Amino acid sequence: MEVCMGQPMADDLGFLLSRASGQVVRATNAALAEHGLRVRTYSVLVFACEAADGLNQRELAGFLGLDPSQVVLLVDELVAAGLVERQAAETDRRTRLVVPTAQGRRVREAAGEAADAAVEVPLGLLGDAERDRLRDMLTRIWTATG
Amino acid sequence: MEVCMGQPMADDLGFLLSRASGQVVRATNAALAEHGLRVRTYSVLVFACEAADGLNQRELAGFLGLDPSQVVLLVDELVAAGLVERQAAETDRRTRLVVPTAQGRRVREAAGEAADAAVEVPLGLLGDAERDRLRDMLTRIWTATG
DNA sequence: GCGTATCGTGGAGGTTGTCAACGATGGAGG
DNA sequence: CCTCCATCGTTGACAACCTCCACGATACGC
Repeated sequence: MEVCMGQPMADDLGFLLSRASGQVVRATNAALAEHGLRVRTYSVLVFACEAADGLNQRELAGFLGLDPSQVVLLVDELVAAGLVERQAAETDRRTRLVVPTAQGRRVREAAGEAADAAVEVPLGLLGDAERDRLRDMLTRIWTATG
Repeated sequence: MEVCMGQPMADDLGFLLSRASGQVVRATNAALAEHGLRVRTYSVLVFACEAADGLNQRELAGFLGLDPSQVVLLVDELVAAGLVERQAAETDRRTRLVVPTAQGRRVREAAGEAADAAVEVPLGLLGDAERDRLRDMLTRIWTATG
């Protein structure tokens, strides 16, 4: 009959990707909770800390792969927590640059360590070389669609 | 000063994982829409098709990494679409086995091809050997927490 | 100047994640 | 046999998330 036999679900890369992602996100969220952050807000904070000359919310949305309207809420939350500020850009008054406060940088530091430690649980079985390869592949998946 | 310099966000495996996962899920959802499915319902359908002697909803939740209460709704949806049935298990009357209908198997077949094709876009830059390695790593991430 | 595009923002509607219950059934031990 | 406790499916509530559309403000090409 040879009916109904595609690849098993447990070999489907999309499925594996989202299941593993969920796993890591759960672990990271739990670790970030004590710092008042979630993965989303943490990501925004880190990107803001990295950009030397600031990032507007549209660029942020692009990097994160999110809708700009979500970034508004995330930045709102970080502003309320005193971790970032919205600064007026001189070149384009439509945009608001998201820049970290001094406290934001401190929290980012501590939260980063907690997140790294938490992620060691699900990623513990992967060696350094494997993690590099994984990073490379995931980055290429991202760039494939743009 | 050496302040605020953990690894850049773009190198964080958790971040890359969830971003790539979102990408693939979006592409797959778009492809499955014409078959009346989403990644979630599709995953349930495929697992049901694979299990020779049926799967109860608790096992399904375990494989999928979901809360059992979510599986109820997903199976409800598939039942309403006529793709699976809930069968009483003989050994344990608490459980309901989720088994595909004939139409469910047909739809699974067609939807599977559409999903595979859609996923080629984000995964296009990965060779076969790389996909095998990726599968292996993602599976180990899953089993690390169990 | 004038039309068009882009930025941040807000709102609507649907999906997902998490958690705590509840009735029904199974199973172990007295 | 009966009682206590675990497990199964199910429901409900609530927060988070995603997607899309629309608006005012600003920039830019013509």
